[in-house]
Amino acid sequence: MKLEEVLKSDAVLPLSKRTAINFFVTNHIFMENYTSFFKQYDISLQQFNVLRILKGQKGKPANLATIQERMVHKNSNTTRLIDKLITKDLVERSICPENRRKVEIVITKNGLELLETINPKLNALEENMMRLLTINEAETLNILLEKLRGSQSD
Amino acid sequence: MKLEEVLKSDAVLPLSKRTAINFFVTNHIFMENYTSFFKQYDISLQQFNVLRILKGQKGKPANLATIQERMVHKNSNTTRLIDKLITKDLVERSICPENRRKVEIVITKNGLELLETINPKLNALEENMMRLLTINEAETLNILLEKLRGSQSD
DNA sequence: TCACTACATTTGTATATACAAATATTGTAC
DNA sequence: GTACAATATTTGTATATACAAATGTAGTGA
Repeated sequence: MKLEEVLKSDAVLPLSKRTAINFFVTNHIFMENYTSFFKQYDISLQQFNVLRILKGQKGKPANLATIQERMVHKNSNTTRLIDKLITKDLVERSICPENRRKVEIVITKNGLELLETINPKLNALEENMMRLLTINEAETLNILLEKLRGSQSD
Repeated sequence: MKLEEVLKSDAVLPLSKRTAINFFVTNHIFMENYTSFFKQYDISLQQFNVLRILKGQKGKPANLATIQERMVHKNSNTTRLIDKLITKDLVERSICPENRRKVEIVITKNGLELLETINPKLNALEENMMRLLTINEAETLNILLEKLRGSQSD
């Protein structure tokens, strides 16, 4: 779908604005795909990301700062995000005995099993979202994205 | 910044997942840029978009359905979004006399002036966000984005 | 040990977003 | 003209997000 059709306007936009809008429209579609995908498992994309990070710890507990630093969307809300995962018995939280300012968060057996269930289907979803690009085009897109980010702070 | 640095992981990801994550990271940086830019004018990106759409009406009033259909991020919250713009005296709302189910929304003089103030600075922001791409690269990115969206529903 | 600073997390508040249900108005079939 | 469906918007609820302030803990110098 061309951008003009999305915006229902044939105004000529500066290239930079056109690129930005094209970007957000595409991102929004992806997000909707993710949101509806995760809904069937009763978790959010962010909650999934935390589980993925915890699994990457291979049993070693993680504290909040570690999790936040590895999340794509950093926010100060990790406490409440973890609260929700605890309610669902997907992670456990305890106070770090060496430094009681810290908390130690580990993924539960339930959490690991949920990841095992989700991961292959998520990969299929992502394959499908990208299916209209050839491998070369996808590689080019990645190069452009990293170039675009360049030295920009996040 | 390479994706591996962002994620602080050197795991090998499938190309489709790598592309998707690269996408969200970049999108998030852009959004932060927009959010902090609009904050100085005490409006949100979405509120700005509504003003932009109303200006495109060239005096003709728009109803909610029209505005929603032209917004990038469609949501059912346009009523409350308009409420905020009314509070700031940027738009006016009245009941459509021919069909009282509809509302008629027009941008005020204040709203138009705000757009005039914002637009050149917004263009500069967008130029800056895209500054690390050449014109050809930006064109390629647009082509890839539209190809990626293809026939996907939004 | 007392004050002070830094650290790690939690909480409060405002705003944003998505989805579903409710309300009000209009059009239509009988 | 009454019931019913369609249209347009509004409201309620749950969740998400961003930012700032508050809390509790640890380290440090006098």
